[in-house]
Formats: sequence, C-alpha cells, structure tokens
Amino acid sequence: MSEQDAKRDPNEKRDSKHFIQQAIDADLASGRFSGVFTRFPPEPNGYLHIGHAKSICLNFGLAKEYDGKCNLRFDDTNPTKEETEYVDSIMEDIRWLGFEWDSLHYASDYFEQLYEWAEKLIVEGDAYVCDLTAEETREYRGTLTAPGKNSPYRDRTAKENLDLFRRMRAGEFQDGSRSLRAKIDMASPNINMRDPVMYRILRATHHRTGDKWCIYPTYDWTHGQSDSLEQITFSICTLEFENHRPLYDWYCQKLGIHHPRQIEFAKLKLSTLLIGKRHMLRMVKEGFVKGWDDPRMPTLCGYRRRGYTPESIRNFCADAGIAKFNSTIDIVRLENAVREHLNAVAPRRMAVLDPVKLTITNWPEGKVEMTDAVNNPGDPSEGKRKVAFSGSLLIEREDFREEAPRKFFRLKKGGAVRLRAGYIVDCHDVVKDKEGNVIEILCTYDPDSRSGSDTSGRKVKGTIHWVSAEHAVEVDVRLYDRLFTVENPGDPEEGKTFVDYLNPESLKVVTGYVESELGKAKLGDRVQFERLGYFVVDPDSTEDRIVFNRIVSLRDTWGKMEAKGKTG
RNA sequence: UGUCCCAUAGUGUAAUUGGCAACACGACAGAUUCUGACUCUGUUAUUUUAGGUUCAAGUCCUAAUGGGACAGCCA
Repeated sequence: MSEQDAKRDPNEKRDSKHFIQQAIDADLASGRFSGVFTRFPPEPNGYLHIGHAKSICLNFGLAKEYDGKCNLRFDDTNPTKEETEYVDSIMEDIRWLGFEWDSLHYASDYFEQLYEWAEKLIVEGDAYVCDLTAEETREYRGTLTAPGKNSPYRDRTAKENLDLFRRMRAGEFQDGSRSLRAKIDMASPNINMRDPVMYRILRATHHRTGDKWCIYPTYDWTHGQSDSLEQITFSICTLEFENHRPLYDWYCQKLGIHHPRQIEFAKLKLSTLLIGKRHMLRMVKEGFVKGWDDPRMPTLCGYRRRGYTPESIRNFCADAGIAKFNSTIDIVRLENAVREHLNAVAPRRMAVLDPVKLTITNWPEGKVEMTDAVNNPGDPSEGKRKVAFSGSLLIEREDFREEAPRKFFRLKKGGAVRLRAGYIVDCHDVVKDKEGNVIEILCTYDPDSRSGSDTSGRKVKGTIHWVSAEHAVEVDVRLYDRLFTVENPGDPEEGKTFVDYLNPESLKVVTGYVESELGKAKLGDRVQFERLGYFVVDPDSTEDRIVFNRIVSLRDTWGKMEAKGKTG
C-alpha cells in the first residue's frame, strides 16, 4: 500500500484544470466576476443527445464545483421550429442525467425587454430598419474575401427608424419585407459584424407567446442579452460561436448592461455516431430505428432505454475532457464507461441465449439441487443466491465443440468443463439430428466437484454458464449493436450516404432462457448475464414475458483471438 | 484571395504556467481467475515543420504546413 502511494505521489496533480476553469480562476482572482453563474441554453427543437450531455455536465458541473448557479434557459426565438413537446423531454433528460437547474427561463420571456433595448439602439443610432429582402441582404453582405456594401437604408434617421420599427411590431408589413439591423461595419472581415439582423418579420405562432409577436429577435440579439438579464457570468458555448463573440460583446457594450464572458469549447464528436439533427430525424422518419428513444439512438432517451446509467455518461464526459481541439472520441470509451459502472453495480445472473441441451447421464432421476451463486464477485456484500441445478441443462451452443483448437477452454467431446456455481462435467458423447447438428450433449458430473465445496481437487481450464431446462424462464432478448459499421458515417464516400453504412445486425431478437431468479426482474433492472454482457428490462415487457435489452457486451478476448486465428 | 481558432503516443486529455513529457482508453505481451469478465504487470513519443528568444522551449515570438469555423431574416 505504501508502495502504491509512493508511486502515485508524483502524479498527484489530479487537480489539473482545463482552460475554462483556468479562465474562471483568472476572472475570479482579478475581480472581473465574483462568482460562477452558468446556463444550459438548448433550443427546444429536438431531443437531447450525447453531445448535449457534455455541455450539460460542463455547465452544471462548473456551477457545482465553484459553488455557483446554473440556469436552464430555452432559446426559443424561432417559433417555426420549436415545440413544447421538446421542452418537456429536455427537462426530463437533464434530470435523468442527475442535474437540477437553479431557475428555469425562456428567451421568449425577454421579448419585451429585448424590444425596448432595440429601440434604445435605434435612438442612439446603432440600429436601423432595412427594407432589403433576404436575398438582397445576402448580396450586400459581400463574401468571405470581399467586403460588403452599405444598405441604401442604412442612413435613415432615428425618428424614421423608430417609426418603422414600431410599425413592424404592429404588423403593418409583410413577412420578410423588412428587418432591424445593427449598424456596425459592412467592411468588417468578420461577417457577423456586417450589420447583422436583429429582428425579422415572421408571422408564426410561438409555443409560449402565441400570436403576440410578428417580429422575432435573432439568436445573436437574444442570447447575450438573456445571459445578461440572468446575471450569467460565464456563457459557455461551442466553437462555432467563436466568430460571434465580437458581436456578443458589442451588444453588451452598446447597451451598457452586465457583460458575461463567452467562452467556447469543442463539441463532442464520437466515432460511429451520427448526432446531427437532420441525420437523426431521417433515421426516425424513415424507420431505420423505432423512434427517438430507440436503444440504438445517440439520444439521451435512447441511452436511457438502452440501459446506460447517468453515472456512466457523466464519467465519460469527464473522461473526455474539455478543449478547443475538434477531436473524435472513440466510441469504445463510452462503452467502457458503461461497463466500468455496471461491473460495479450490476448483479450477476445466468442466461442462455443460443441453447443446446446438456444431459447429465449419471444425475439421479428427477433430482434438483439448489446451489449457491455469487451475486457479484467484486463485492462480497452483494451476497449469494440459490440456483436450481438438475440433470437437464441448457448451455450456450458456442460453448461446445466436437473438435476444438488447443486454446478452446470450453466444453469439447472427451473434455471437461466447470459449470459455474455447479459441478464439473465430462462430455462423453453427443446426439445429432439428420443434418449432423449437435442437438444434445451427454455428460457425467463429478459429485465431488460442487462449487463452494469442491473436494475433487480437479482443475479445469474453463467455466461456462448454464440454466436448468425445466426451471429456466423464457424471455425476449434484444441484442443491440452499433447502428453504423464505419468510424464516420457522416462522411460517406462518393455516391453513398450514411444509410449505406447502417449495420444490418444492429438489432437481433432472440428467445433467451434465464435463471428463475430473473422471472422477478422489474422494469429498469440492470444485470450482468454472466459471460455475455449487461442487460436491462425494457418497457415493452409484459406481465408474462420480460424483454431484455443488451446494454453492452462484456469484453470478448476469445472472440478477438478467434477473429485473428490465434486459437492455437 | 479575408477573419478567427486549433495542432502533444493509435485515440482523448495533462504537464506545478519557461525546468526530467504524464494519465486514461485501445493495441500488443504476460500474470491471475469457478465469468476468456474484473484485477495486476510490462511495451507503445525526435511534442507538425523551419527559424528565433533563453543557461533552459511542448510552453514565448515569427513564418510555413495541416485541420476547423464563418457569406440564414437558423441556433
């Protein structure tokens, strides 16, 4: 133990901080801010996914870490895309992840304040009503390399602008016929500063304000001001808003209001996953998956149904780190985080998913023995349970070979294997059908080899799982696998789309035979089927038939050896 | 012929802010094992390049190269 401590000592810098924490420390030290107040600002136009989880963990995590606050604010400035349905699911998902907001807000709550501030900018000559159409506005904006040119309406008087803007609000003009723009610099190398639009005329029913407004503020004109109103200190967002920061700052400065600091970080990207809204929408709409909460979806509700734990997702996000580099994290890290947590908390059970009959020829007719099985070898306090052992068992077809390579440690003809929490059995014969398939394995058992009280002294290399045929409970098992077969399905080669990379085996449904203990399993229960993986009880379960989802398989060293032909 | 941002093992992040490049995951090799799981051990790097500053550079400066973001009245 002291040796371990000595080894750990030089690496004692576990408190190393990422660049946002360092920025916060600096601002706190300099007195720029006196506390940490963050916010998570989703647009209620879709379901939260694993990428949002990173942002949620960051924002809520920072608030917790610095003893500050974190709000939930719905960025609902585009009535054509947003719905209350999403608001509810977003709140549910955040809570499931294990976070609670300090207070709940909607950007739409600030529409009136925003409007007043817009008038202020008009009066001060910092904003004007522009009659250019959307298309004309684009033409006037210039390009990435060429400066834009001033709108012919740029020099209207404050009085005229105010009148026009009020009439915009009053509904006197057609949708899209005019806009309110900030008067900044049409020659700015940063396109966001070329007189950005603040308001558009848009007759659409808003999910909260109904038909009260026919003009709606744009993101840039809303976000920073909302942050300011809530006294946010650190407005954390993703990298694509980096070029918007000058505008964020410009609005706050012109208005002379509380000025939060916007800090950008790289959003999460995971291999084999498609997180984009349109991609996910297409998967759902075209039936590649069964809905937003399909266990193969990268949505939080999908992962929830899949059986992932909030802890494992949080651990994963912490593990992934915060940086400004656009990186892709290997999906196995997420899967590993899930295994790591479930290994600690999921009770072990036995289940056979591809059964073949194993008959013990020297087992007393009709005898049933209750043996002890350990619930979690890593945690003795989890105790033991009784499992019914009999002369007629089911084992995994994969665990038997008539002819087997040298390193096959399971059951083979003429060989022996330990039945977990049971006896050692010796295979002496097999029964086959007309096609030559093995339909029954005949064994003898060693009465002195019972688990827990083995006096046989025998050492066998392999241990396999089993269930007693007459005691097993039949269940449905959904074997989920990755939805896509390639690292980056979002970057298809010529002439292909992400659809071409869908994994046809992302879902296999089989009938499983589980130990009787599992007949009592309840919705949401997570267990490890020994040697197979982690499974959760799905909501589709009924009174008389339980449905299990495979959360994630166990690491399969043997499978890898076989794939590489290293089985000796 | 723009502006901004980024570059450290295969992957992702560190490096006490200028002082012996570390951790995790993967991969590989081995140990252990009544789960081929878990656990444990070992291996895995001229810090993109070229200059410069310095006793000392992953860290500061300049340039190059490579990558990313931006031309919605989306967010």
